Amino acid sequence: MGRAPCCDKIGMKKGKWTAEEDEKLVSYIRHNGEGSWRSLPKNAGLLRCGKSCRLRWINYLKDDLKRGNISPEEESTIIKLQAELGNRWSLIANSLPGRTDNEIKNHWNSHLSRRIQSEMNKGAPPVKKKRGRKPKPKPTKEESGSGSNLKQMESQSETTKETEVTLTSTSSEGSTDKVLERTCSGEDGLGVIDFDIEDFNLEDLWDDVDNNTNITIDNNNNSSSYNIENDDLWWPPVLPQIASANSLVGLDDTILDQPMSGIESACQWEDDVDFNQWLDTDFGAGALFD
DNA sequence: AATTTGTACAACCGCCTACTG
DNA sequence: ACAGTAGGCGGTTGTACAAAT
Repeated sequence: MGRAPCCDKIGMKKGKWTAEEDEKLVSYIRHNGEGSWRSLPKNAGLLRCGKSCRLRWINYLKDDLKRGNISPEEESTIIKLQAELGNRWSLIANSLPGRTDNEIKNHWNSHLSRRIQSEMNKGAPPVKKKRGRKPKPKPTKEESGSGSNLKQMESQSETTKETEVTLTSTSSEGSTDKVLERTCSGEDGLGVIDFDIEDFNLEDLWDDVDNNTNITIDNNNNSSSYNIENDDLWWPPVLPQIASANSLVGLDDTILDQPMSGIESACQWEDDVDFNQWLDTDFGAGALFD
């Protein structure tokens, strides 16, 4: 049996809360206390779903909420607890007074998970200049701390040296295609190779997969060769590396031998596998360093 | 100057659990 | 024991906004 809706949704308002609605909600809860969310909107004169009222109160209107940027100390707590507890945001929020599960979840999704991934990619900086919306300037004293790790990483990786990377594929018939050749800057040859996915012949590479393909990665004098059939565990992770964020991060064995948990099941390369579709899945670029 | 692109975050959705009658 | 309900949770979406093109 399906669950009854939490409230009658007909005529209910959705979207951003207005100052007037906030005022009504705050005023009602101050006089009557929290709870009875189902009946609250009607009693408070709000055309909102009870759940929506609850969320608005818990996440934004409650008195004891801490405003301002999440401090580096709070960030490390989040990172530590996320590693221990997984995405149990409300549990994590219990350890951060004044922070809500929603706030922590959002911060994790838009800042921390990305930063952690970047750190796992050997501290490689973003290839492209960051675009998009700037974090809201939140009026706190601790502002300077937030994001400082990333800045540090960026400046560290600027002290790099040049390296050459050549990626070739050789089919069983013996023909060799050079699919990528780039000079780039990188620390010990492990830096970011900046190129667009359109820049090399991915289709040729892809077509070769069924042909007992050899892939050679020539990273300066450190050349590595892989046979797709014999070493197909290597193959899946390298594709997202090539494609992700238009950059190729690292080419050493440490990177290539990242744990394959979760990816293995995606290694059954059928004829009808669509690379781009695969990239969009959890087993694609996003899961490379899981 | 206009458009595109990517980010941040508020809000919603659907599922689950606990509670109640 | 069961059904109905409320509250809570995590995942996802929508959109305003700013930087890049």
